[in-house]
Amino acid sequence: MIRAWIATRIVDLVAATYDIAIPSPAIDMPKNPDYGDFATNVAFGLTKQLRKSPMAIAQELCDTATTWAGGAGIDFVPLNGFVNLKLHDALVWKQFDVWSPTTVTPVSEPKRILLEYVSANPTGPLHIGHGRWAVIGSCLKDLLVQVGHRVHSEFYVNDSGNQIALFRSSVAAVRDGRPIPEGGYFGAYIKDLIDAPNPVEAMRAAHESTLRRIGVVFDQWFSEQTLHDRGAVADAIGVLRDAGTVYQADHAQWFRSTDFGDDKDRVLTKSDGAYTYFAVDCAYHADKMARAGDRMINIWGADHHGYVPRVRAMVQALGGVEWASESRFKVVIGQLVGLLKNGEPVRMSKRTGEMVTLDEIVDEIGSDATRFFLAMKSSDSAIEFDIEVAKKKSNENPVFYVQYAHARICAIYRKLEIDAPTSATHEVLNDAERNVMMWCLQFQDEIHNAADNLAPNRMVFFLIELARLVHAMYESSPILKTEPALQRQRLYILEKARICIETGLRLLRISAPIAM
RNA sequence: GCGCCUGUAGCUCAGUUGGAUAGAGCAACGGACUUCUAAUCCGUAGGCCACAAGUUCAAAUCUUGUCAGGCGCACCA
Repeated sequence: MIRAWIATRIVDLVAATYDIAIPSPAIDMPKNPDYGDFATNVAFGLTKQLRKSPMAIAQELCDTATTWAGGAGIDFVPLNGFVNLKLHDALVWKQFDVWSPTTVTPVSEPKRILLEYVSANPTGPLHIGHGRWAVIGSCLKDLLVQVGHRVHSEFYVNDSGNQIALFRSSVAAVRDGRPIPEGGYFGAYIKDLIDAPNPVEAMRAAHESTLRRIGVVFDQWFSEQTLHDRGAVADAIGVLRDAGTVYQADHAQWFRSTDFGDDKDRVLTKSDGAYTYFAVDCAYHADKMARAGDRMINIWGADHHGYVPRVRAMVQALGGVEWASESRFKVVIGQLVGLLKNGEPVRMSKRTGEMVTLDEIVDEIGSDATRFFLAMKSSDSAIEFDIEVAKKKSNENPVFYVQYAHARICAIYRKLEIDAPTSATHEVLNDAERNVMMWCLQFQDEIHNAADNLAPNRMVFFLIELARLVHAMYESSPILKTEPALQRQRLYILEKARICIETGLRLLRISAPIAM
């Protein structure tokens, strides 16, 4: 938590200088290395209160710092109203020595979180889009657990309803040599299911094994059918009715979701007496709220984002206003994935079966590259997954770049035939060594950053940058031909960096090979 | 028409929640293997952050509007 530590120094410095208390300030890492290791803009925020220019305040803060015990080991330099901080090498060492890449300070308020993702209908194989939610969801689970939350991961199986009936009759038709019913499933995979005692369960099991191939394992597979079996849908509608949010119209039963910000009311029971998908979803979310504890997170594709307001409305009506906030109920909308094969976009349709399955992609490029590509993009940008690029074992493919940094460090141990040192004397640091150390010290901040923002892609970029610094150090700072003390120092730094890469990759469920 | 997301180097994307001269990879160009793995490194070049107003000491970042693209607006799931 190097940033938090610096922020505390700044708060103390302001107190020592002006005898006033301020909230924890933002700590930046300047892009320009001349400005030092860290920078803060506190002076700008104090101008009104102190009636001084930011330049004067920054100057006064830095003047105080020169004689201030709390500033030992740090150079404070004012520039343009910023306070720039440069850590002495001794202080960098001190921080680095106590830093453990595998230790994370837990959040102050750990939450119990129910994370639902993928939840694909068991009417066809998973494709790259499902793969994206699978990867993002599993990374999020690990990140949230890593910072101290308790996370229950769940796949909702829509094993009931019209689509399932159509799917079953499509399988039966193929088996019996009859024409596939209108609106049914025409995919080639259907014929692989004709001998299955239960095609729906067979498809679900296929999902499970596909996901396992990319390291995704769910705590629970929640069957929609079980909601019907125990009358949970009627119960949920009963709760809504008791809350006065249900009415009859046009021979149907409606939920007045407009009371909760939706733009139109929603049907619960159709005029033919059947429940809508939404009604069943009410039961599901009621069940989830009962189990969730503190927070529910759903990950959905952008093609369902229009569904969000009615679900937020329903969650509120069933669970109370305390479930209205995003801190209790969050829907992560992931933008869609386009697939490029041989430079051509592949149009996918489950109905016609024209598709490239996730299994086929994993067959071609492996789990590591698949996961890395899907994890590195922000979930709210639409992406194109280019199979040819992902396949390349070259610098076009950053997963190998990061893994190679790890493998290269391991190669040194093999060559030297020694174990990694767990301590070192502190020789003079060159820039490359120092850069690796400073970047490593932010690892914990970055885990929190990625977890808090539900953004695994930040971890990916942290690792790419760390790999870059490690490669640069590897090139510039030889080890084998170096005198023993310096050799030990370099190995010690690289070993911690290696564990950092390994830990970061593990959070993404990507392997850290010892040789490539 | 309404709603959500996106628009940053030729391409793919970052941008630490409002900070200083906007970054990286690929592609291009020029260098570095008798050396711990060249799946690497070093350097050069590349920009009206879609456009326009506004907010303030400060905007790629926040507000509003415009334009362009993706997705969605069911008694389907």
